[in-house]
Amino acid sequence: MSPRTKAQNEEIRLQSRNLIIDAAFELFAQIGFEKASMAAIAKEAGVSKGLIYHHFESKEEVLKAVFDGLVARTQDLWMADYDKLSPRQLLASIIDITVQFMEANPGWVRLIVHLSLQEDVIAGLSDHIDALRQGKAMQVKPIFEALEYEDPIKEAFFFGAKLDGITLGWLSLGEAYPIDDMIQKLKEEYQLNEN
Amino acid sequence: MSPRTKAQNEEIRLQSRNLIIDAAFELFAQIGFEKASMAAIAKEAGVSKGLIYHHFESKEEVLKAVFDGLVARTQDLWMADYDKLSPRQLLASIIDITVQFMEANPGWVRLIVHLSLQEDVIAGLSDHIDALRQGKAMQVKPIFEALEYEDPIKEAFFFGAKLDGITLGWLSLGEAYPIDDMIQKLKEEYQLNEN
Amino acid sequence: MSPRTKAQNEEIRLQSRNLIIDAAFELFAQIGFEKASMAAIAKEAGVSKGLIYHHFESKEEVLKAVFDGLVARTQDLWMADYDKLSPRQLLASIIDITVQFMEANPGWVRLIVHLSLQEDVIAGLSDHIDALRQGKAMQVKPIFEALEYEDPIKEAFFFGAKLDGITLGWLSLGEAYPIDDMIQKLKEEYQLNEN
Amino acid sequence: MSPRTKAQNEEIRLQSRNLIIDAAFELFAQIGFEKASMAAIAKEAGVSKGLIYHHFESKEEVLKAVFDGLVARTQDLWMADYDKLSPRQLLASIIDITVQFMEANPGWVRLIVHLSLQEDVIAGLSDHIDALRQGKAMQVKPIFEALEYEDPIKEAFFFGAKLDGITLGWLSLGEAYPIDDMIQKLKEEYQLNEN
DNA sequence: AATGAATGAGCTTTCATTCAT
DNA sequence: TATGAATGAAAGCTCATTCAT
Repeated sequence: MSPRTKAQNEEIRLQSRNLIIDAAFELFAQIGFEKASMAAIAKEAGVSKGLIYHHFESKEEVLKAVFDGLVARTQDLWMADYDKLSPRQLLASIIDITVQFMEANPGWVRLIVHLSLQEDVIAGLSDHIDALRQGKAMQVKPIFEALEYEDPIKEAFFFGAKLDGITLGWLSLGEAYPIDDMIQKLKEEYQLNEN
Repeated sequence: MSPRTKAQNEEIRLQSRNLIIDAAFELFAQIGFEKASMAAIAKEAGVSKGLIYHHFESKEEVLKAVFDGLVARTQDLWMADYDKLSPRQLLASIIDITVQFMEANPGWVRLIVHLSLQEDVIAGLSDHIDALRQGKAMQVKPIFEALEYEDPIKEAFFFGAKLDGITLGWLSLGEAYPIDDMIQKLKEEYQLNEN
Repeated sequence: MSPRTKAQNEEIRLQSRNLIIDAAFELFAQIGFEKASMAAIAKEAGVSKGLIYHHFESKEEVLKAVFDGLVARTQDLWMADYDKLSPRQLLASIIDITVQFMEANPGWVRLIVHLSLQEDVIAGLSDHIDALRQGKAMQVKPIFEALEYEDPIKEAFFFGAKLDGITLGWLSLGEAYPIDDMIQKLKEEYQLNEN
Repeated sequence: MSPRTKAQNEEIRLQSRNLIIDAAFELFAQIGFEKASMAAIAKEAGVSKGLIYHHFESKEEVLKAVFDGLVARTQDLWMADYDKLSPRQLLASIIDITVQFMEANPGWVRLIVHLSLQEDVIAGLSDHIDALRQGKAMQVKPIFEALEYEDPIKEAFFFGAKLDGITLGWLSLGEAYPIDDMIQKLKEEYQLNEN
């Protein structure tokens, strides 16, 4: 009876929504949230400016959607085989996954760093970012507990700092950064070399 | 015709130039490059918009000038008592200075990280940023050479990564970040504790 | 092919048309023509935006239709017991109906005044407004003729001016306007007090 | 010393400010506040859109400035020879001035009516409008007191309503409105005919 | 007859930059 | 050297209207 079925509409809607989110992600990651204009996003997505506002109330909402989408995609990765591994294997795995993820999604990492640096982070997004950080910390702390470090929380922070520092270096220098050497050194520090 | 000597003119010129650079530094650090308008900079500096364009060709040039000024100022800091200290004391001093600078100029550090992450960094600025990074690396490498590390360059990178990671954490979490603990751990790793 | 009779279709058509007109009336009166968006009208009417364009060529046409509907509805009101009343009773009744209508539809009266003041009134709408005015004048003139006023047309205009002035005052001041006193004075002037 | 003297700048500033206010007045009066776009105002004024924001913070501020300017220009008119006239002469004079003013500034009158009808009158403007109304009322009431009307306030309202109604009629119908006849009838009602 | 996704022109506003003085 | 009035391109956003289904 209806001219297009609800499902059809939903399908179409989702399609263009994703078009927009993908384009926005690309631009946010490349040139940052502020410099990425709605016009540019629309052009990149191949849709009209108006359509973006059909899907999202504002530019900020687009950012949140981009964020949510990526977090969802990411989460699978990390939850992998949590309990089949020894603590040291787990830690090594976290490092490896981080590097793989970073190399596969430099834009995404760039975006997160970019956003977490904003003092007045887009209202309602700081929660998202905090959750992300929290998640990572919560995963690492038990490992250092298992390894019987004196102060597992501190160690988790320190471990995070090292990994973040390496990430930052790689993001800035790109190919010129001796990423492999850094990872190896990091693993040595925690005696994670595979043997 | 001209009641002012060349030198006086130059003096005045330099004065207002510095006024502008200081104001721009303040604003860039506080609210970021994009959000700091030329009008706001002019107001903060107490000069006219036009005058800024007498001194600088564009907003980007202002940023570069701010950058250069900062690099210069920073280098003084670091170069201070280069040869009066032992390598370990030097390393400790670098850490301390970094932390002090970061705590005194969080906005500025934020801005540098932010800029160094942009893929198409403002044309001509990547050189400035690279110079900054280079400067730091060049300073650290000899220390590890003096300390007879196996691969001083690698170690310099790794040390930089740790320091950057800590910086990043503090920038993101602010007060909640256990900065003192991190610094202590870092110093421990390089056996820099004052005794 | 068509399981619906022509009449049924017409019925349905008329139904949704009225739904739209009612919703538009409500919104135009509440927030004005310019501020009432087609999307809002559609939502208020519980139909799709597209359907509005099946019934009306443009937003202006909706306004005209609303107008016509209102004129029709109004005329019924006024024409009611035209010949059962004495001229004075009729005049009193006109005043009362005007006040009632105004109090019941302040937004609408506001809109009419607003529209009749636009110099380049929406193309084709001036006719509708003139018709409304004309209707009122045509009804009042015979009364003053029956009351044997020297110049019934002038008197009709003057009577209209008084009623309009009172309306305007009430629209502007709202509750603060001594509407009852004004009406009483008006009736006194034409010796319409019920006794 | 300064490239342009302060006075020169003030002069220039005032000039373009007035250009803008005049253009805005024209458009607001002709097509109303909502429909008059900043682009149209800029074009009418022969300046850039940007310049308007150099002078006013927003479209609403332009409206307020238009309003203030007109109120100022108007006030002289009314304050004329307040105490040299008898109450009846004063009342006649008020009528005459109103008509003259209305015929000379139809746009202005249209604008005031338009604005006083807006339910959610631009924030901060309702005070202006109320002041205007109040001013007029305060001038008329003492006249009816002097003429020993039973309820001077009521009579002032009623008188105002009649004058407003006539104004409204003339604004709507223009040339077709028997304005002279209406004025004559009004004067008759208050026995103001010059003899 | 009916839907709602999609468009594009136009809205108010901002801001780096120019220019007459 | 210095000013600040002025510009114009582009920003985020709204909305009447179109169109495939």
